[in-house]
Amino acid sequence: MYREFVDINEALKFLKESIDLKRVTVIIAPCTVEYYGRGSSSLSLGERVILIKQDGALLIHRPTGYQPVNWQPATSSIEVKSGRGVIEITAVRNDPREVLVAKLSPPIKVLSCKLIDSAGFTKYLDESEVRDIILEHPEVLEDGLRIVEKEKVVGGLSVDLFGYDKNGNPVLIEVKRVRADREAVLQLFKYVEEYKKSSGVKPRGILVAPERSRGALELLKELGLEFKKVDLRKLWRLKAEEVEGGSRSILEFSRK
Amino acid sequence: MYREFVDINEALKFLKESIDLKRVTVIIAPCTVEYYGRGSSSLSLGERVILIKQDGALLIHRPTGYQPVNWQPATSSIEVKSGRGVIEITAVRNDPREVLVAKLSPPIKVLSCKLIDSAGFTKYLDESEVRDIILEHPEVLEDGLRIVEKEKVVGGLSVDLFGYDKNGNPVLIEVKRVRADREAVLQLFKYVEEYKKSSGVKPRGILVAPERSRGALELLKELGLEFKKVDLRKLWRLKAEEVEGGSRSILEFSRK
DNA sequence: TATTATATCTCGGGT
DNA sequence: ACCCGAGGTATAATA
Repeated sequence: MYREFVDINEALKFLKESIDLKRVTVIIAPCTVEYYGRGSSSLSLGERVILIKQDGALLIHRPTGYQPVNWQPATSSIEVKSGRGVIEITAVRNDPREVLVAKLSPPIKVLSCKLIDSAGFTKYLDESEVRDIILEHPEVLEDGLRIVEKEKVVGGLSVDLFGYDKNGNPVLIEVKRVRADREAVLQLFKYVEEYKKSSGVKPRGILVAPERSRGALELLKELGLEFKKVDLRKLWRLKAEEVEGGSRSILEFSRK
Repeated sequence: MYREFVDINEALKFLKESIDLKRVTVIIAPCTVEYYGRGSSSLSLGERVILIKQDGALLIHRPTGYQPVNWQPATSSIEVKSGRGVIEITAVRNDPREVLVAKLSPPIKVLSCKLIDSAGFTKYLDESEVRDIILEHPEVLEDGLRIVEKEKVVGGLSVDLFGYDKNGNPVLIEVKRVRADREAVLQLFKYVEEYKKSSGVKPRGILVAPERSRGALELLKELGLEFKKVDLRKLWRLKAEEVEGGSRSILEFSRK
């Protein structure tokens, strides 16, 4: 249902109903926005897209860019009122306490729909999938490597993969599916330290990723850690062979 | 301008025009979405909001939640075509190479507007602001602390604040405006290590934040680092006194 | 261009 | 409720 308003009170009535009935509400109107909570911001008058979702999530988008300029997550409660020639939308969230106030002026365009969407969303190639492929194919890292546990808890933290090399040394493995940077190295270092502390034995630490930054390389050296480059496409092909026709999408991707 | 389409070709014509003229285009329609690039995903049929912005940013939102289920940043080029009873929107981005294909079926609702928004956006209380207040008021951390540099470069990294304590020991300070976790401690640790390496002297490392996680506390102890809790409101009040009426918004916030 | 660090990050999973 | 880690993170600053 689409409506366009110049009259504030008519707009108010329609917006209230749309939000109360938990419809997806898309508004295009000139507005100002104030926010305070974890941070604080002020946005002066301009035309924006305001998207209010069925669970109360609210996003305010300027005409460009990926990110909303202001927003409130789904936990917030939304109130609409009118006064002084504007519509005031107040979205409040507790824990953390955050308040967002948008003041809309005419012309106010509103598109309001109940959306039906229970479809499945499948994501391939996330980190856990890469990890599981390595778990099944430790030979891609090195010969004789035996992986005995995934998400092994070491000092309250969980290491992606844990096992022993051909000489029986414990090995901690941190897997990244994107270029590994200093942060990734530090994460591995933390696991190695925890393991050393709790077992008394210094393990090998291997960072596994398709690439690494220059800084990561230096830090690896400094901290006595190792790096093993993996080709994600090859890993996916290994997996695709396993499922053998079970997942055409993965096969398709691996050809790209 | 709002239109609703059952006929594919009419919808195609309108959408093409809207996107070519670089209007903000809001579409509500049943659709499927395929994506591959850094990752890969598949979303089956359901009703969604598709937002195409004036710079080519594209977001596909399901009826709930803050995040878009699929998207393409502003760097992408967008093509629209029709066939087999659907409208196909293809958004391609290079570097990294990523492809998103959305297939829309009727009824297709489209709201198309050129938005004018050159307004200023002001953000208060970001990390750099907190850092600068501490720079001006080192006494909030400890007596006799002398801060001599901000964003000091140590081994290619830049430390938030650098100075000397009353005994002349070098001090590296990492500032967080949210609860500090293990990541923050590791970041500070990295600076301390770099400083030690390049100067041969072990500096004190102080993590400054309004709160810290339990894990952060443990890691601080292990790595021989310190923590100093700060009250953000007090800091802002210090700043507000300085500017003395210059920024009412900050004062307002500090009362909240 | 590559790297680093921030974000009102959000979100999910675990304890 | 807290904590941790992933994300197709995006985005800005910096070298």
